[in-house]
Amino acid sequence: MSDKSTRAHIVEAADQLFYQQGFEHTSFAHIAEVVKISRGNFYYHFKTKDEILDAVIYLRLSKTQIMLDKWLIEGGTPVERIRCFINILILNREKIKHFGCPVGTLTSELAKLKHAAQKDATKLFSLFRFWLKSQFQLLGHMKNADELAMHLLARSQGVATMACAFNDEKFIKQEVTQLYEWLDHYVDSAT
Amino acid sequence: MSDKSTRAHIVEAADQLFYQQGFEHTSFAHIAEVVKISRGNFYYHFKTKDEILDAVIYLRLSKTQIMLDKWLIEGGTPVERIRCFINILILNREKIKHFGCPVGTLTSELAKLKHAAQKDATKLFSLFRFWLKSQFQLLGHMKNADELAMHLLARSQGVATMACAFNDEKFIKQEVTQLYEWLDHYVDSAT
DNA sequence: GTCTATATAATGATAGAC
DNA sequence: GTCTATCATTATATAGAC
Repeated sequence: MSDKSTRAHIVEAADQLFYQQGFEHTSFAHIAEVVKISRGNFYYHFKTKDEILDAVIYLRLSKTQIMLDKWLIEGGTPVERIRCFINILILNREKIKHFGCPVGTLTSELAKLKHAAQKDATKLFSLFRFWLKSQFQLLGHMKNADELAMHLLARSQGVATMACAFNDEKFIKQEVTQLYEWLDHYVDSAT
Repeated sequence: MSDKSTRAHIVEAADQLFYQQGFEHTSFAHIAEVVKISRGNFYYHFKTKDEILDAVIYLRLSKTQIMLDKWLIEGGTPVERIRCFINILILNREKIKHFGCPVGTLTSELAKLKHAAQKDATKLFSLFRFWLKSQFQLLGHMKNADELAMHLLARSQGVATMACAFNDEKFIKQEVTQLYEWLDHYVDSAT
């Protein structure tokens, strides 16, 4: 197993565990168990736990950017593209029900820890924010595109939090329907 | 300092610290420092850390119930009462900006920890949920009162998460204005 | 690159003096 | 009811053999 491969395995295992158990609750021992390496071997690839966190955030940023690029092509119209965003609530409903939103929960945890990486974690939100903003601009909403983007992000965050708290999948579907309706109101109604 | 007083001090300090630092990140040493007692003295009042968490949740449930009872009296109409709920985003905006919503973040953390107390933490949401539901029923929305209550809870959760991520107080005010408008649409429009 | 063994610090928790 | 002293465990992190 080459250096790069082991490193990648560590980051991917950490990515999953940070999501499902939280950053602080996840120990080297736990990651090592998943990757099947010794704890000592860890420090060949990363000097500190914070470095793993940085790598995880970088991985998520990359994956998110790829997803957004894909939506840009696959979604024909801006509305269809924004629907792709809303639809991740449906696609990931099972995990959301158990662990909430990976972006929102990580950001909240790091905020409480006053962790230096919180700024980078927020960049995950920024990627969505500016992507959504540009889609709303394409819909003619030049003035309040950012406002609409933030609103939509907040709505999806709220859905994830409540769905997790009440373990309620039906609520996700209910709210997604409302979000689609909300979106339709913003088609060809530029101010 | 009597027994009851020290115990109450511990619970109140833990309440604040669990909110601002998270449950797991808060150690006995940290609580002890705030309350100014030794770590050993702790175990006279609580056998385990989980018992403190239970006490904190119970405290929050009590405080929430008192607040809801107060809103029931002070808010003249159901709409005014629901506005009281929305308005906590404004009243607590400074803390929300830094630490998010105390209910949402605790619930999310406990969900990831698979902590037994997650069920009790969700009861905090339930208090708001059923209180809001009954207000929407009074407004004539008999069929979808619970749906509206959950929607409003989700909206406020989303606002808190995003405001915390971007440290954005202005966004809170923006969204609160929209929530007031949303609420006005549901006055005398029962289905 | 990976391992074992170990250092060091902090945690939750206990025992017993006062 | 509060303290000091201490234990057991776990965590991050290091050193050095292979």
